[in-house]
Formats: sequence, C-alpha cells, structure tokens
Amino acid sequence: MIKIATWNVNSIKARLPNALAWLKEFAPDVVLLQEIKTVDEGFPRLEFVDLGYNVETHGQKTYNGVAILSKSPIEDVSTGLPGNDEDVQARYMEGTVFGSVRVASIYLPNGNPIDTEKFPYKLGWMDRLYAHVQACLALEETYVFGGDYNVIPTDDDVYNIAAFAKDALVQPESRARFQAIKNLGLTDAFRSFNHAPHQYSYWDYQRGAWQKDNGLLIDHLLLSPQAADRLKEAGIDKGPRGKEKASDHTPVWCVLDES
DNA sequence: ATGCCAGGTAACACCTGA
Repeated sequence: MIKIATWNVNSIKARLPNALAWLKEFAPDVVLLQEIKTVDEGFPRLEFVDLGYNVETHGQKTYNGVAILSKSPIEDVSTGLPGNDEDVQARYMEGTVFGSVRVASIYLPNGNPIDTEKFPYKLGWMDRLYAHVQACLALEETYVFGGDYNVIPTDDDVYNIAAFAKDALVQPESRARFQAIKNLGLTDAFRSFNHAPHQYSYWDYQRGAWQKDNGLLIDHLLLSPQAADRLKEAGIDKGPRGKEKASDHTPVWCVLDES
C-alpha cells in the first residue's frame, strides 16, 4: 500500500516542527508539498532525510514553491508546467515514486482579485494544466495530480457561497476549467469515498474561521484511471490544522494498493 | 469599503495569500 498526501504548508521553514511531527504520526509514503516559500538551497532537507524521506524541490524566493517527499527514490523529476517559458513562478513539479507511480505537486494560482491580471494568469495556467494532463493521460500510466488547486468545485464545498460571489475560486471560468480537467478522465480521490457537503481542507487564519468551521475544499488529489483502479481509501486529516503554529491548509490523502 | 491573521523580506512597513 502506498499512502500519498498533499499539503500546502504555507512556508516549510515556519512549519518544520509541525511537518516533522505529522510525518512521524501519519507516516505517509509520499507527500506533495505546496507553498514551501523558499529557494531549493533553503529547504530543510536533512530533517526529512532523517525521517527516511527522499526530497526533491522546485522552489523560489519568498513565494510559491513545491516539493515531493517519498520513502522511495524519486526518479525522472521535471519542474514547471509546459507551455509558457516566460513563467517564473514555481508552481508545478513531477516525479516517479515507487518505480512506476507518477506524482505531480500542483500550486495553482489563486487568481484574486478577478479584475486584475492575476485572474487571466490563473485561467491561462489552468489551460496549460489541461493540455499537460491530456498528454500525460495518453501514456496510460498511474498518475496522481495532487495539490492546492485554488478552486472550490461546488457551492457545497464552501461555508458560505454568497460571501465568495466575486472570488476567483468559484468563478464559472475557474470551475469550468477544473471540471474540464477532471473530465479528461481523472477521479477525485476524496470524493470517491465521501459525498458529504461541507468537507474542508482550508480554513482562513482570520475571523476564527477554524473554530467556526468556515472552510473551503480546495486541495484535491486527481487520479488517472490506472491510479483510480488501485484506490483503496482517501480522506482529509484535520489534525494538523488544529495545532499551534498551523498552516491554514490541512493534508488530503489517499491510499493506493500495490500494482 | 477595509482589515481581520500569518509569513517573508527587509526594515521598523509593505506585499501576498484565499
């Protein structure tokens, strides 16, 4: 069994004690990290190596940054989403774990405010992701596209849809692109097991959002058919969000059985 | 309409996030 998790840590340096404690407790085999907020040289890799993880990073200064941790070697790593050589934001990387499972760590642009250049950047990024996923699926391999998609798929995936009417995370253009990517043939791991409304992976630091359960479901694990065939279990581990010095996101995970 | 928190950077304020 391979336990795979995705977690937007909101700075790996600020989250180091929490991240190490969670890895010891939850013992995932593979972790897709987002918003590491450091250059590659600044990533505290030795602490993760000590826990038995191999580490690959795609960082940048101050903002964004993604990483992959795996108890297996991480092979054939590629960084950046194809289709725009001008894009300097570190939001995408892929690697092969456990010999044949291709995993992607995705930090999709937020896109707010929608009347700025940030929103078309998000939509363009999603168009590039669509094209890339389409190309990957043609290979008919075991793929897990996990990360912070910055899309609230349905009105039931947010505590108060009215408050988000003008938010990039719910705009029809964002949702349509997310749905189009899934419609290429991907399976949402969490929603394969849990259809209840108001299940969240993110709670704002402000206004007591965590205490009031005012959350959003924006972190998703999307599986190729070959991965979905092996899907045994999935869930959201809310534990880390309740800790001191928590990230505003909590891990979403799934378990694949052996091929 | 704005700031509420939190993190990073750099400087003792500002940017970004969702």
